[in-house]
Amino acid sequence: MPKYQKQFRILVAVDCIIFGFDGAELKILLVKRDLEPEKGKWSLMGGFITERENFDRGGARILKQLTGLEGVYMEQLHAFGHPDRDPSERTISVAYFALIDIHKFENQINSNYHAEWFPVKKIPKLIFDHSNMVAKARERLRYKSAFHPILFELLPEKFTLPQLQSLYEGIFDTEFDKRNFSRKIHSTKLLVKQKDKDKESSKKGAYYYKLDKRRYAANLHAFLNIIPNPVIFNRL
Amino acid sequence: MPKYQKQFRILVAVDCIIFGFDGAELKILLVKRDLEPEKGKWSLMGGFITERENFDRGGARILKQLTGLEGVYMEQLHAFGHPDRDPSERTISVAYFALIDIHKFENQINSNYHAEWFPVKKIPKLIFDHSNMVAKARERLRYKSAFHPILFELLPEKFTLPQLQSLYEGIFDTEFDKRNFSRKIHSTKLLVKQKDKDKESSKKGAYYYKLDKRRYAANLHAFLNIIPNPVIFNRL
DNA sequence: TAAATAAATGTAATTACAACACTTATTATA
DNA sequence: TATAATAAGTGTTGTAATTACATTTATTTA
Repeated sequence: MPKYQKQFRILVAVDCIIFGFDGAELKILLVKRDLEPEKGKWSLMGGFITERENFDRGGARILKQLTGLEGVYMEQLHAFGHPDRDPSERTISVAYFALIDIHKFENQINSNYHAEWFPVKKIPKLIFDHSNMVAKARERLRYKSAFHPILFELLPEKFTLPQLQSLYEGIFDTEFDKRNFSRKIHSTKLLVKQKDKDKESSKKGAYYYKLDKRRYAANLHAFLNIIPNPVIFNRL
Repeated sequence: MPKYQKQFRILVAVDCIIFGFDGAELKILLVKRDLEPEKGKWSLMGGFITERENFDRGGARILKQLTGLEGVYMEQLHAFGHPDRDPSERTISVAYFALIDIHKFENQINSNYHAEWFPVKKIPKLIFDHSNMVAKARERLRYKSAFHPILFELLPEKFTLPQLQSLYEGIFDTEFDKRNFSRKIHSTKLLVKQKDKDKESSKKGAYYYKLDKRRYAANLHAFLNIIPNPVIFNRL
């Protein structure tokens, strides 16, 4: 088999923008970089692609290294290739974003990495072009979640409508009418009402819901219409 | 500056899915590959990234090499990285899709490449994973054009409503009611009616329109709603 | 001058959406 | 034990958007 002799070869990395939701705020999981250059600075979790690995697998491996989680919602975001993005040697990076249930992570955290959750509105200075990656991931999350039911991935198995609404409101940085919101959510028929209530955050308590997994799996690519029109228009 | 000594480096290519519309069908521009392996087979236009080039520039360079065109609508599609996608040596490819006015290309074609337009519904067998790339690009084009006014990029400066409609109909593989279509298009206020008509395709002749370039530039990211609801639901 | 062809155009019924306020369940406290 | 405080839950109405649908018009050719 012939070889491409004269071309030059480049380091290829995968970086992960890991989103979580703690009930109040959308957050991103960052690590303190453990190799030079920029050692000790805040960074996305990432790593070089290995010889027999495609991007999806690389992303999944890197996510698992840090969080211990598998089978997580992940999606390729964008390939970043500015020639000077890594000052020590040209490296391209294929960025992925992941949506995880923040509570699952807490049990499985890999303490080899110094990892910390940061609210998306208070992200520290990041190495290289990682801030661009985060900005692009937030944009994509808004765009995608405006049309597709993916935000459930950020919630625990049982969640309440007020929790769900506050997640949407956080991502779109606005407030929705709860009657309209509830009607729209129910019209998707994706939720199954439970018998028990969450009494943590109110005296009356809010009913828990679970995803109807069958319908959910069949509707991941379906179109929702949760976001009121003027909002969609201004924010996407 | 420290180096990442132990990692392995990979060839990085950019491939372009170049869409054109001849008035009747959506087409893709393919070339006969001029190097081994797979020399002489049909392929997307592509090339290796050079040392001081980012992906956007690489894509633009490759598009210009073949078509002579600059300032064309281009968008990063996806990074493809299966370890065996190129049998001779591991190569990753960042795919871009471009929308060009097929008539502009005809004047500027670079005859160093044996290039040919193929209807998207009759694409020949392609090298490597290029068929996947084409499939993904078609999907993205449907998705994006369902919400954003990008299909104008495929049309000449002056075009008629029937032409525009047939473009939409081709991409969504369905037929629209022309009264509703016309109303929706006009409601965007993106078109300026010309005084002359296209008499080629009918006796009565259809009025030409041009884009209102100002409004168009301001609305590239705006949301349209051209595609009737049941269609969107079934096709995206 | 009649026939053929495709363009252009308007209306009415239906549906989707947004705006809006009160009642209910529960707990804590007076 | 009655009352106040808190957040959850729920329905209706007006408006805007969307769809379905048929006839007239301009032009060319036979």
